[in-house]
Amino acid sequence: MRVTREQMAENRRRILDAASHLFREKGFDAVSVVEVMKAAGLTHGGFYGHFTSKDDLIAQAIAHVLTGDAKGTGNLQAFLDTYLSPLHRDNAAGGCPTAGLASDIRHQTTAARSAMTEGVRSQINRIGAALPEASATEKRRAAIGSWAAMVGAVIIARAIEDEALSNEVLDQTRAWIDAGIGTLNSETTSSAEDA
Amino acid sequence: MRVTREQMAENRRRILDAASHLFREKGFDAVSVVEVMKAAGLTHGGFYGHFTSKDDLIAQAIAHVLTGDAKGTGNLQAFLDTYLSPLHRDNAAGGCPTAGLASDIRHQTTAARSAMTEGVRSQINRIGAALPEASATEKRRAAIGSWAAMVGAVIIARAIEDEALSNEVLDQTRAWIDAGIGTLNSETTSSAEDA
DNA sequence: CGCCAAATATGATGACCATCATGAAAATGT
DNA sequence: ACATTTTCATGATGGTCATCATATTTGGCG
Repeated sequence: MRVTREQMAENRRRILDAASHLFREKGFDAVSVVEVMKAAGLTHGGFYGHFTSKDDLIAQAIAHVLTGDAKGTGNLQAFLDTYLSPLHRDNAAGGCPTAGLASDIRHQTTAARSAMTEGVRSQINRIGAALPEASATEKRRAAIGSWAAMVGAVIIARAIEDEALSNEVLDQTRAWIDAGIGTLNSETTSSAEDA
Repeated sequence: MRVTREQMAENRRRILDAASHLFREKGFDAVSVVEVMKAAGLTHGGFYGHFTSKDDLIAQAIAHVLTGDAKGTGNLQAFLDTYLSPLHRDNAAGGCPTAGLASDIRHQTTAARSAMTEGVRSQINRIGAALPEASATEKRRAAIGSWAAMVGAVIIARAIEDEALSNEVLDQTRAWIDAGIGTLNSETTSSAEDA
């Protein structure tokens, strides 16, 4: 049963969407091709018409999420609020792909790893751009340090059972980042040691 | 072929060691029972004499690593040096179980998750104890924030392809944590807002 | 010293999965 | 309108894995 050119494009988009959600929720290995296709409203047959392999799907799904959401990082405070929230912790399927997939990606193909590398690179830049005034050196340090703390906090918060501790990890990390960013435009605003 | 009581105990230890290393290196799903047993120098047959299931092995392996290494967190600077080093990044099999397994553990049994929860709790306490003088509130914040950044940095550094960027993530996170800890005993040493 | 239960080995079993093969329908271009 | 080609569905196939069944060896106790 052939479908419209547009229908096919939409099917492909559906598959990538379903895959990216399922991967973030359950990990690459735990999601089968059949499962992805079913979630996309199709059967497994057409899969290899769209992708050459599951590895290919993985790589393209990552690129799809990373290019898809140009997550509003304009307002840093709002971004931190959202990112370090219980809502984000409990919604891995729709959440940050780095927090959801970074560990898993270590064992994937080069194509998948490259896509993730670009995602990390641009995310660091986005955060750096949203930071208050400071030297380029300090901005980069703050961007990377904060981003690492955000990703780590969400991963840890998702891993543990104790909800109080989980919430505390999110809240304290938020406070820790705020404190670190707070020192940027107060003290050393003029330490011009650009690299 | 029966073996000595001690031999059996050692075999069990061997299985847990092999499992913990393989799990950290490849993830829970990617490691088969046969693979673990072979790495322990045994065949798959005796497995279910030691553990009731693979899930049971996972839970016990986590507990085994977490109780096993009382990682010297005495000297905080040395600990940070080691943790945020390329050596640690490239040695997931022998490295921090939180950084290696935290993501994967989200989909495991309650027993496994509980073991990890305890590990996180005590690690936060260990770091807090190694921190310079400050109020209890500030110490806890710094411990959690730093720990999140450490775990996140190692996970991100392991995920990406670009080695220069990977190294930079480790280095900048180290610097960011140092800066944050540096403000502890300098400015607000006396902000007594204990919770 | 011999019996027996405990460890481990060898060898199924049933399920799941990635991938391939083939068929049917219908969109597209002429 | 028709032939062609494309897309998706149904249906294998071969491999891997967790788990179970059975055999074999031998430590440990009486």
